[in-house]
Amino acid sequence: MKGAKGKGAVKDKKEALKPVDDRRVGKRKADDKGSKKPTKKEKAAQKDPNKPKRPPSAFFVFLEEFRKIFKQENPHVKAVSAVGKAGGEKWKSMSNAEKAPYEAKAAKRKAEYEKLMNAYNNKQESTADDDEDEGSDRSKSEVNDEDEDSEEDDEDEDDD
DNA sequence: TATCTGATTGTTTTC
DNA sequence: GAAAACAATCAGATA
Repeated sequence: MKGAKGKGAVKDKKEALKPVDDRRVGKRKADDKGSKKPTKKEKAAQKDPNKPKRPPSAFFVFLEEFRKIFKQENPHVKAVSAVGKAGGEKWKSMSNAEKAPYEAKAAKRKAEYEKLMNAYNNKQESTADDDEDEGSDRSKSEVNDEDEDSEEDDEDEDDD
């Protein structure tokens, strides 16, 4: 009954633009064997392992905490799909003020990501220009910059 | 044994 | 500008 709920029913923007089922099904499922699209593995091989991962959105930041709570309340539920679904519903029920701290965290992660991407791009140019640059300590130092941003950031909760 | 799937939303990237 | 890809998570399914 996967098609019965969720996927198509929930989206606000994108699902209106395109079939959500196609997004998922057409994306990963089709890619695996029979399709011409590269598999995850192939993609992983193609992409640079040094490339910084995309920052989590506010929803994903929220989901990290929500998973812990969900596990405590539902220790027998192991399916990630259940967590995702429950998290999505809760996210939609939350007010902007409740989402604010997660969005703030996401913004920080995004800022870090941009710095990492800058360092990464610089290294790429360097490598392309001079492929035998094994030093590349520079990027490391930039990466270390993220250290200055403490993970325990004060979440200023704006109560409305 | 190793890899993929599912389910969610938001952001980034690509075309 | 629109569509696709990808970010985390992990038990279960499949080859």
